Amino acid sequence: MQNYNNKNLKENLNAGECNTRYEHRVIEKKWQQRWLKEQAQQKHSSEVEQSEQKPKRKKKYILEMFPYPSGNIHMGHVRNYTLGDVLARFYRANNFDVLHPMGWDAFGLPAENAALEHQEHPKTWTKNNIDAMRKQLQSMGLDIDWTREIATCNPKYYKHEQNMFLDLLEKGLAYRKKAWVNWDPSENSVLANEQVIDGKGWRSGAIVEKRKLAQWFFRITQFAPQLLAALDGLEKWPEKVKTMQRNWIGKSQGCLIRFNIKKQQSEKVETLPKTLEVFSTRPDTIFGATFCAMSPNHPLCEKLAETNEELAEYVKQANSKANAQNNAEDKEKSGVDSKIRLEHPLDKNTLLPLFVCDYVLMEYGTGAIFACPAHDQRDLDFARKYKLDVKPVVLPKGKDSTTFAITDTAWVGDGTMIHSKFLDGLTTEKAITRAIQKLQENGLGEKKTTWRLRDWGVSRQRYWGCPIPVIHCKKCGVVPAPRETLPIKLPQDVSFDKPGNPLERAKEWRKTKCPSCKSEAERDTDTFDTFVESSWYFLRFCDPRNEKQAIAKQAQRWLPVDQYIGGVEHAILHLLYARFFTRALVECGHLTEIVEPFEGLFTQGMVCHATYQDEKSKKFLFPHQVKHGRGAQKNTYTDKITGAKVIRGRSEKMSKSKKNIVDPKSVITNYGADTARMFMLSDSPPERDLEWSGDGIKGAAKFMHRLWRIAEDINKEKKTQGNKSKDGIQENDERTKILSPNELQRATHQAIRDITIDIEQLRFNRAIAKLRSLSNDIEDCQKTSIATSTEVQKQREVAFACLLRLFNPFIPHITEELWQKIDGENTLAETTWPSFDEEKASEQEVVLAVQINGKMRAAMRLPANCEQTIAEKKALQQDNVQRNLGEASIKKIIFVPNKIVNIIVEREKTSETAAKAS
RNA sequence: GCGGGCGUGGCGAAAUAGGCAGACGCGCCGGCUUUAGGUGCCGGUGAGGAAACUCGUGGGGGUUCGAGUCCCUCCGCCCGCACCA
Repeated sequence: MQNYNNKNLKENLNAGECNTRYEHRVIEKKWQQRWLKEQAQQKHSSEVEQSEQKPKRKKKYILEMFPYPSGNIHMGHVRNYTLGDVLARFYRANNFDVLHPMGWDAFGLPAENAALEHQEHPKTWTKNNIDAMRKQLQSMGLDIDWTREIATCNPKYYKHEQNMFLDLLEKGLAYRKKAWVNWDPSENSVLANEQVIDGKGWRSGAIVEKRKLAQWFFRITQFAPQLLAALDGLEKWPEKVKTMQRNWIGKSQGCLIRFNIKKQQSEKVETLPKTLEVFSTRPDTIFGATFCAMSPNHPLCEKLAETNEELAEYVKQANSKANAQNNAEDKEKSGVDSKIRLEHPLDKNTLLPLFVCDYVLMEYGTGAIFACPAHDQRDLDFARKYKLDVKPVVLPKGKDSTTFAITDTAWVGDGTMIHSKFLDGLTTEKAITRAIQKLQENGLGEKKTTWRLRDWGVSRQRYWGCPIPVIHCKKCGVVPAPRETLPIKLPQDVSFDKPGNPLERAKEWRKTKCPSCKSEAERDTDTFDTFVESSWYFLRFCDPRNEKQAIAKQAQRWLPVDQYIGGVEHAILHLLYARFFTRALVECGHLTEIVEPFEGLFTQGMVCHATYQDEKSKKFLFPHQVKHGRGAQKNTYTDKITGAKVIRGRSEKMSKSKKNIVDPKSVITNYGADTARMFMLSDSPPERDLEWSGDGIKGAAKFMHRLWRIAEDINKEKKTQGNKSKDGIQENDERTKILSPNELQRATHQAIRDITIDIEQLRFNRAIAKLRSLSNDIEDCQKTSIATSTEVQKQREVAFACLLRLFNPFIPHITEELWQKIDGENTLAETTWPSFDEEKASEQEVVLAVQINGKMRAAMRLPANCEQTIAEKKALQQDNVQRNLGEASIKKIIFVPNKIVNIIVEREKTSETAAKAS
């Protein structure tokens, strides 16, 4: 579709006076090949050698989240990697040592699914995809150090991961336990808490079941306090992401209370524990407790269920229901009496019934609570349903204790304590302290902080992942694989014809000897969650070929990552895991002192596009299948082939399922990488969503041609300069705006100043706007009565050279080509970023606004930094000011240098007085 | 419900530190070039008004000589979390 347009452009250029035309295909290929060749020639030496050879310069580690090798890049990738590339090229031009690598998050389920579908081995599938995607990324002209490329499925990579795991094991940071886990019936695997969204698997969308399995866990909870506290120090992280992590870690302070279990009924309670622990953030409301509740998965409940059929039945029901409904608020609370009675810790005469309730979560606190219906909405809902007592103990301000009652809304706010014995009269805050104190005195409780964060379950029952390096021995139990046997490689010869884990069927591979007793033993058939690989890949880039260790000490000079760029969707998963893993690696001695892996984080917006649906069938159509009406038919859309009516839906994130995708390959082929990059960076601020548009890409393409034309003009001027005819300089066409060489020089220096700051702050849209502005200025700079054509030509040349240098990080191919065309020395990549001259950038003349009582009445030209008296005098001379002042008396004049003169008058000539006058 | 963000022309957006709102672009309109134009170039483009001028940054109020920007309040949209005791 876009070919049509391109052909026209070329024809036109051919027909015009231009000697050459802009052919992105030729140019981009030329430069990309050259860059790769140069890179290959600089043989990659180890970090140890490098650090000895190279003089120490400032470093920048620029990293974009590495892609999953699906086989094709999408627009999100294009945006992500373009953003990083601008920074990498910018800092290189500013004489930083820049690390800008790329790798592949190569393990994961899609490879296995593909294997199932196409009988292709995951390894082959992944490798082919990587090759295809590498080519696509290279066609974008990214300044990436391909000599450092890594793929996480490479045994040379995961060998270190297995080694790290053994360290974690030794340090007690990895452990195995039987636990309730999230089971995705579609993926036939366990999911981490973080991978369950609204009760469904994050990828499969299948409703997740609860199962109890033996699993490997990473003790991320050990670092909860540090992970939380250190967020405050991450100044270059978006507030949003920090908030999400804070919520996820979920610190809450309260107290632990032990309730004595009473042998109430005739149940066999001898084997039961003596006490039940509950957690509460509101111990002040302890006298409002009318019952207690525990989770169906609570150990005590499980114990009781062994002999209590009603309970057993309820537990079964609750677990199957647990994730069936995803909207928590709509869930009807239910429960069943456990028949256990608990003694109130501060009132021996009160016995509280213990219920098993589905609204109490085993994952949080102790899995049991005391319920205070008057002051907790959930408890109240439950109490009303089962006709339990509601006893208010907190009196809101301004209410009367004799009349205050709870109906269907619990009072969860502060107040004064009532009906609470020794707490009576205290404020909520003081009552909390006092209650904890009293419980502590009685040995029935203590202050306690709980965390929402759970340990990270890393076992996955899948083939295409990193094998967990442990051996199961019937005699010795779980034994770590000896380090010298690493890597434990995945077996090649496995079958994918059945669902389930192929490793379990790989009998030969499983068979091994116990390292400890040498008897027959079996390998663990689980593999790691792929988030384990992505938790340290950024470290490996620093020293990607080191076989002895994951990262040498010298290589750590690159750390931390200075600017990390990716989507917000990883705000908690990957970014939290990586923060944990880095700390764990410091603990295990792999890292010396780096605690925070990502100094700066930037979360880019999504790439969006309108959706198109066939009016009748409601089937989605790709944008390239849709014909847009023109003129009067402007807002009508039809199917290009069938002519059927199409409805245009709202703009949404590009996704395969809605078909609102534009393939980067076709854009790069038809318009070129520079045009695609230009469009990506132009209009929307990088953190905001970007609306893809065909017109937008055409606009960017148009600009490429314009740049080309300016270069041609400048070259022509240069050549004709000798014969003194003014042919080289275009005659004044009907341009309204004409710049003098002096003004162009000023604009150039201002551009250097402003654009440098914009790039540092990732305000690329602003930078591009200013670059376009400078291009306009170069075109508007013309011979005038006060400037000779030589002066104009010289200044245009200087300005254009500067424009190319400033533009290079954004559109690297065309700028290099034009640089060569105008005889620039070296290549742009080897040319240092320009510096600006404050003197030359500063305005000599400024326009001041003149206001009367804050209303703009005139504008006047004055020399920069002129004095107040001069400005005031001139302001008062302005015709329009005179007219508006009339006979009004001036009260005072406010003067802001180079900005404004505001004349404050008693009363401006009002319409009233004006009316009177007439 | 809790937490975070956003609201500026027809559209994407600019606007140091409170000082000429709308830079830069898309679209649209006009002109020139063109056999032709979904090409290129030149010009115009917030609204109202003949003009002077008035009105305009989600609504209302406030601080100030002066508010898109600061404060209060309300409304709307987007995102995240959500039975967290």
